[in-house]
Amino acid sequence: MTLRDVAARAGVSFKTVSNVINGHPHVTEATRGRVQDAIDALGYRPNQSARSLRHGRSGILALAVPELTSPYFAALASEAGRAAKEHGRVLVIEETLGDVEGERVALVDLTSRLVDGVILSPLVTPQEVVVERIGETPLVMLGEHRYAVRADHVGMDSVRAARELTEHLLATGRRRIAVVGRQDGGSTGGERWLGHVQALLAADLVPDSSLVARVKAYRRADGERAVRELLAAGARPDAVLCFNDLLALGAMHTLRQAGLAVPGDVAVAGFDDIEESRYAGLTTVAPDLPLLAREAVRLLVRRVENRTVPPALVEVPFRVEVRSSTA
Amino acid sequence: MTLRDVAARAGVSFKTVSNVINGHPHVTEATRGRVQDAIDALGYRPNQSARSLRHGRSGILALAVPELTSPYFAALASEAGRAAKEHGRVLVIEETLGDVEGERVALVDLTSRLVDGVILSPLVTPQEVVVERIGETPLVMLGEHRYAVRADHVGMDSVRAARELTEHLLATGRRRIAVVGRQDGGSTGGERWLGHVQALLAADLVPDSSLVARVKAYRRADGERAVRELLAAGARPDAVLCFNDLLALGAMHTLRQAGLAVPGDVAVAGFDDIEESRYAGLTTVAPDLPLLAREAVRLLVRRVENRTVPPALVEVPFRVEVRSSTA
DNA sequence: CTGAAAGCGCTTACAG
DNA sequence: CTGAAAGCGCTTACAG
Repeated sequence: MTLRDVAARAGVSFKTVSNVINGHPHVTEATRGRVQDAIDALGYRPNQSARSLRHGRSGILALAVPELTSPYFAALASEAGRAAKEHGRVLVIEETLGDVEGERVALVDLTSRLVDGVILSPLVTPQEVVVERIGETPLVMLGEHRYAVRADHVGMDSVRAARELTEHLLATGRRRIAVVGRQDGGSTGGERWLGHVQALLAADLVPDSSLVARVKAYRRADGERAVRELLAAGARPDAVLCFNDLLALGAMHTLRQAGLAVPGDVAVAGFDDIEESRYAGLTTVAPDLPLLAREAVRLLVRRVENRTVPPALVEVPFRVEVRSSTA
Repeated sequence: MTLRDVAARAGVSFKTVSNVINGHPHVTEATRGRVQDAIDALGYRPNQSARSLRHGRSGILALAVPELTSPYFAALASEAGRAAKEHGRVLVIEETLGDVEGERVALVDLTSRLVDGVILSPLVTPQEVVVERIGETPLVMLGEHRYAVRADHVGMDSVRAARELTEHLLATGRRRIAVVGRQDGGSTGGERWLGHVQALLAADLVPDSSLVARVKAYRRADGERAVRELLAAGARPDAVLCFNDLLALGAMHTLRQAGLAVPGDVAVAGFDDIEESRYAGLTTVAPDLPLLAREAVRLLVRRVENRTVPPALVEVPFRVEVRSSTA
């Protein structure tokens, strides 16, 4: 079932069929109609591999996220898939597992020939790798991890978000704010920590290192463990600021098991505004996720079309959603 | 950067390079080494579109699920992506939104030329559409919706699972078991309902239609609404059996808001064993999801390789995870 | 064990 | 406005 079959049936040259399919001008209405009828009758679909070979592009984009089982990234993938479809592209979702090797695979192997470009939500990718790939392949970076590279980037102002969230906690009278989510190595959380400290200092407070819990990953279990360890170490926070919602949900779980009331004894807040947070009454920073996804896809499509256009930095708005966990 | 460039650098014909890349025999070690050095030096990657055009296959598989924001389907997609990678394939995830058009797109458009085959988790696809596509394109069906078609299928025994879950509720002394999750149209939940009724009848009980809530979709909000309506209608269940975990989590939310203790006043149970359920202490049916995903991919790869092999029906084991919501 | 030819299905110039 | 040619990069027979 090829162009030639359709052409034979419609009684035209196969080039004319190609013109009809690609919506080129210079085809009479009558011819167009006849070709379209033949296409419909035969159920013809163009061979995408042949088109890709000819075009030098596959029409496939990739989104590389740490893990799809994180509700935030699942929602992001869903939105990005929709956006890709609107641009006539297909989206492949790649799980990096947040390790260097996974992110390298996404950046190097995947883009090598199958995919036209990659949207990467990096956790650990070192600067050099990004530098090496930029120029090699169209790339849009997501999130807080800012590289000293002129690359397309979409994210929210996490410093300001953390500052505003901390200000909210301070405004409700909290003074001993524990922080869950700093990490060794990865710079994730670096911006959120910075914003938090800015708010403390502005209120004439100083960070208390006995209230800071580091985590391995950003899952419920890490939030649970962090709070358990804080409490075991004798910390008595009146608020827990978590760097994402899963950490916060895990933290709430541990606090309640320890007999502490939320928000009576301890307020809890997070980042992301995943669906579960709405049900749990969790105060959180809500980025405009659909916009973030759409902008990332838009920038990537643009970059695929034109490798030389100057990189864009898009900042997506957010809101602090105040709910019962801090009210 | 093509085969020819590598060949030129290695001082062999480009056919020899092709042989090396594809691991064909009849290449001396010395030649292989020289070619490999050239490949590494140039950073050569084969053009996937050209390979696909030649092979008549893209190496891309699709997984079509109702929505990626459902934790169950996100986990499934994650596992299936891993499994596809183990087979040297790439997985495209398609959201059908659980409507006829979305599932048609997945079955017809996506498979038309880009993708070698589709794993479909259908909610509403009518029998005719499956019949039409089967034979046209490699297809593996997932879940409860059984079609009277000889198609590859992977699922758990939902009838038995619902029966066992109901038996558990009966064993803990519950007698007025509400059911949340029947649907108009879609046969989803049909098997679970059947298993539930079997267990009731075996215990000399009969289904009470005033305890059955229909839902539009399988999200938290639907579970909330269903229980709210049941309570408003004067129903006083001592258990709520929900056809998935999100419904159950929504149900628990409403029950607690209504001042009812779980499980003191009302037990709650679900299906899927999503991560949140472990934290919420929700009793649920836990299918072997990694196995389900791996088997689906395995069957699809097999089908792509051989269109005539007889269809396989794979049944995946499950466990009833008893937790505090029914204990 | 390696080389030259043909062709996968399409699109992009180029003629007419 | 439509047709004949060339070629995208690869692999698959087929020779040698």
